[in-house]
Amino acid sequence: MAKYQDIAEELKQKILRNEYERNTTIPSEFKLQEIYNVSRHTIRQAIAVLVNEGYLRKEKGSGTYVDDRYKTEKMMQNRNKTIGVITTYLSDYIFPSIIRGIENELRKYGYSLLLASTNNDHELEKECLEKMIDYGVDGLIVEPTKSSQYNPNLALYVRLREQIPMVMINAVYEELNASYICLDDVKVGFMAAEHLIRKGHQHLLFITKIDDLQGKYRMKGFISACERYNVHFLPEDVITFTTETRKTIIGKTLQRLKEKPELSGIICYNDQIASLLVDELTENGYQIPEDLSIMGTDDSSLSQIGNKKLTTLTHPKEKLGSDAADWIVKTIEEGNAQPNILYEPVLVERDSVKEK
Amino acid sequence: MAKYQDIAEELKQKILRNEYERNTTIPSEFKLQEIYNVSRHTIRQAIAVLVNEGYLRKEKGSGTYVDDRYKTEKMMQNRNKTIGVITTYLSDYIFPSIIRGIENELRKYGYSLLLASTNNDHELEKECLEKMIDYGVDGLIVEPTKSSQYNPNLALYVRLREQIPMVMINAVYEELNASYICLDDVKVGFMAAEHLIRKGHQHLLFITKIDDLQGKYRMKGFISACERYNVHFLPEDVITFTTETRKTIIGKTLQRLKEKPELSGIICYNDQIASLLVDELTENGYQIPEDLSIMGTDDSSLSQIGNKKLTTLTHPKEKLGSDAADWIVKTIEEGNAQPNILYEPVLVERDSVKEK
DNA sequence: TTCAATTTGTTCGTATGTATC
DNA sequence: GGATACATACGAACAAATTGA
Repeated sequence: MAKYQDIAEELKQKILRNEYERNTTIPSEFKLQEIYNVSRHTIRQAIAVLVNEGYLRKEKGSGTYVDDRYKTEKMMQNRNKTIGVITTYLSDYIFPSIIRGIENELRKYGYSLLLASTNNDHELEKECLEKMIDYGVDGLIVEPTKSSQYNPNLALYVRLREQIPMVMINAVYEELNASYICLDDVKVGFMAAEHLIRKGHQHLLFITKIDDLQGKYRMKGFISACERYNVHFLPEDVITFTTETRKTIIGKTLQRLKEKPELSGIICYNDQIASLLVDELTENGYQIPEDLSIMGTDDSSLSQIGNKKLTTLTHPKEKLGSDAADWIVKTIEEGNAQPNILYEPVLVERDSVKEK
Repeated sequence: MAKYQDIAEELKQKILRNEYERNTTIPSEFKLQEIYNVSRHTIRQAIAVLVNEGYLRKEKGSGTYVDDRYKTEKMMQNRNKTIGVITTYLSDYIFPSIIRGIENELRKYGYSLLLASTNNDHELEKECLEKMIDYGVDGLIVEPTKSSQYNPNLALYVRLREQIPMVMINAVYEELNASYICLDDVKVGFMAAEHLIRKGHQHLLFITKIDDLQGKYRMKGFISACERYNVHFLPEDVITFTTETRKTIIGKTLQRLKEKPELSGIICYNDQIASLLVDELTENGYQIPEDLSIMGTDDSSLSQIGNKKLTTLTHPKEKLGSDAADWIVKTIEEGNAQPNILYEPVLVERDSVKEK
């Protein structure tokens, strides 16, 4: 260790032990030179180190003062421990639960949560990602925006992933080969169809969202269940929608029900659609579940609130959030990626499905 | 300007103009000494400045290299434009809407949102506040935790307010004299009671939360309406609860209704309680609104979902969030505090109240 | 107001040690 | 091993700012 470093260390200790008070001068260069019995230059080097680290401040003609800039500089460095969370929506449906799960878990680890939402729009997604990069978050939890469509921000994602750990929730861009924590949506579709089929329903209507992968996978599961149980359906028996065309569902469904009266079971993309549909169908004279059996998915609070409690499939929600937080913190602190998680849905039988 | 500073400045310009490429050496100290015709010591001082600022990196025995650490250091300084948001809850009731309002508005201004929740617990509130201080957020939006009780964190709040702008939403600690953006809760209580009284109800039950100020103010409004319209009530006609004793409400209410059958109107602390109560009362054989008129408040989604659509009073929710975001950004950027906001509730008549 | 003492700022010179290529 | 380049250390002098008598 060099002399000037020894002296710097000793001075630093004295400052930290409050032997020199804040905003008071330390001995002059000349005195220190005598105290430590070295050249003035060596003293100046030692002082330069501490000025640099924010422990001292020099004033020409006056003296060298004890400073506490180092405290704020420490904080600057310590301002890590922040996880960025990007979701499509914030306040709707199951998202608040997921975010709560993340927040609760991050708090346990002493991490903070930087939040942004994309409103399911690629432009906003880009802004969010750039903000997160600028910010220097230590990890990212992302719910993909319009996951089934081509994503113009893939290059950004790749760049981000090289720099910090990232995990996707609810879905994962197929091109990206990223880590994920998701519900097994194929199984969701399969089990929903299977349940209705086992209850004797042979003519099913499937309503699904096609701008995200959840919808695509649930449809895949639906189709595979139909094949397995030899249930036939027409292309018209699958009603699709996107974020932008959500409002057209009710009309399409009512029309299809008129065209094909033997339809007795409807599988909805989620409880939100199911809940809406139950209300609208009831107003249009259908009895649920006597005339039509309806399945939601996600076991959201909506499924227990309405006039008819919905038969549905579970979504881990808060658990998914806390697992995602867990994943990201462990990956950061242990340095290697944790395993992916795929949750199995569980059937929740309530009042919207009836044996035929 | 000192020689070494001139030299440092000139070198810096050359680096910024890419005359020295990244990760290549600049001329050695000896050569620079000849170029600028100064002593080696002066050269060393100039170089020390740039090393410190992140433009250069020295490698013993090899040379002095052009570095770009300064870029990341610039970002560090630029890491402002973040607003901390502390609420009691994240995922429940009207909070998601408020947070969405904040997030949407902050995004427009290019600010980020750092989120934390207290679960209505003072210990966690303290942790949140300290995290925010450490973090160096530029402003704070706080929903008070247990606002009607003594708050052990007041000193922290005072310290914070001295450093950065802060605005409270939904309620404000009475001791703190802070800026606020709130619903006029006295008026909420008053209007709820007034509406039932005008509908002919003379015997009212009031259910309110007493660990936050919203509940206290709403009760104040209730009392003042009763006095104004000469409606009498007994102490037992006010049922109070706290975060911890929420579950006891139903039992207490059912008992009180038995004790005093002439009770015909119930005012609930909010839609959450009202919605729960409607369900429980229905199960216990009461007809809503034939036997009992029930008022919620906040006009939450719950008021439109259940079996009975609730008559309720508006809460600005998302508007409150965006106004809070607006307040904090303007206060930061214009330097002086914006005016407080107090929203007037508006009556929303639905199906849970009937003329007597 | 002035002036002298004190303190840091800047520059020059020199020598030796140590890591890299 | 030798040349090169940075690291550490000591000595000396003058400049510029501050402070207090």
